[in-house]
Amino acid sequence: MSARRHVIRPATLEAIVEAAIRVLNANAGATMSEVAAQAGVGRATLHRHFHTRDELVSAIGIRCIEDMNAAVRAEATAGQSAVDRLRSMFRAVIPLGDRYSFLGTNCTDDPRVREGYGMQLQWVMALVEDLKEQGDVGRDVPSPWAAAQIDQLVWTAWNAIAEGYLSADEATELAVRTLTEGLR
Amino acid sequence: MSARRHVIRPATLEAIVEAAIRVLNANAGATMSEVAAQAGVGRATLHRHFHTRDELVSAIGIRCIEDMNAAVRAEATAGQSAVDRLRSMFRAVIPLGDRYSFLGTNCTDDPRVREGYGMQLQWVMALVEDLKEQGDVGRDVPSPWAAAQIDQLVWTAWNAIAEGYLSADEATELAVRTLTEGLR
DNA sequence: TCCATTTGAGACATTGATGACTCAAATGTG
DNA sequence: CACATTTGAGTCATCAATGTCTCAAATGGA
Repeated sequence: MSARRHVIRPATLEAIVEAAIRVLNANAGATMSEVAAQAGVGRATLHRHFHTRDELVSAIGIRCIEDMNAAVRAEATAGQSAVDRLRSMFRAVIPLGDRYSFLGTNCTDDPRVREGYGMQLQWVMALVEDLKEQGDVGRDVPSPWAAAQIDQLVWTAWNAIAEGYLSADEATELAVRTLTEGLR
Repeated sequence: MSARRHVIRPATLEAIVEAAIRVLNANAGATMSEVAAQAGVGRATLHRHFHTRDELVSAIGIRCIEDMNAAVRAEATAGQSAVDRLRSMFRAVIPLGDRYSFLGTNCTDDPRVREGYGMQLQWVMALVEDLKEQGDVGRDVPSPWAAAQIDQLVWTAWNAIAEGYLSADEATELAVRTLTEGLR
């Protein structure tokens, strides 16, 4: 029951994961064939390790959310100011922008993904409260608005880097600045 | 060739358009049956007026982008300050947030939609330049960043209204404030 | 080098959506 | 009311994607 007949090779798994993220971001309705082709892998191999399409999407989704949670947790250090923690979070999460957008368009209802997303949201909301505490965010700003703004900035920053008009450091700085001071 | 055998009834068309926007926003891969069911219309009626699924998606997309361009053009008055034009634009476009998100997830490659989207972008970029001129946006902020920020704020504001934690006026004001002054 | 195991290519049945069609019923206009 | 036209429900063939399977070839470790 538990012993899988085939053991996936690490290189194969990596190729599949990266291709799936890439292809499904470009087109949420992409077929298994497209994913396999982009991964440079036979379609049968895909089905050998991910029995159904749903299983593939869920597995990638879980991996994405875990990557993000791990990045946030690794970066979050106690004893920093709220703004510094915001900056650390941006620095850690922005490079995962492709994983982030994958989660937005795919597997919006998988329970494990939702759970991971809930943890992420909880973390961000706590950060927002601290930012309000420190006066970096106005008390009159609804917390969901602030959280949404942070989410959006991750995507915008990743995009700016992908399009090449900002470096990772510049994008991080501009994201912090945009949130706190606006574009003025 | 040009004379259609069946003339669509206005009520039927409206039901189809609204249902398609709703259903395809919830699930970009929704079937014709789902759209028909949500529209309270027979599946055959859908095919009678939109021969293929692509035709339906394109038609809705074109309508969405035209709605948005019309809203922007109707609201844009000469002799206003840049910030006032930004506010007018937000006020006009935020209620069309569902149309906006439809365009983001569907028909990303239809030529007519891309053309309309290009016009929209051009308008926003011109506004950004004016905002820089007036000192409402810093000269060191990349214009694509500012434009992306404006786009995102439309979506965030619409969402805030849809979720019920802000009124249309509050959301508009908060969007303007977020862009220019940030959340502080 | 040899061997165990994974992989790729292809064939195959199955499923579900699409799009074309028909005809009775509903609609609304004169 | 009567008539022209649209609509709904249903049937049908077609097609593309899915998921299963087999076997030869490639891979990588002992």
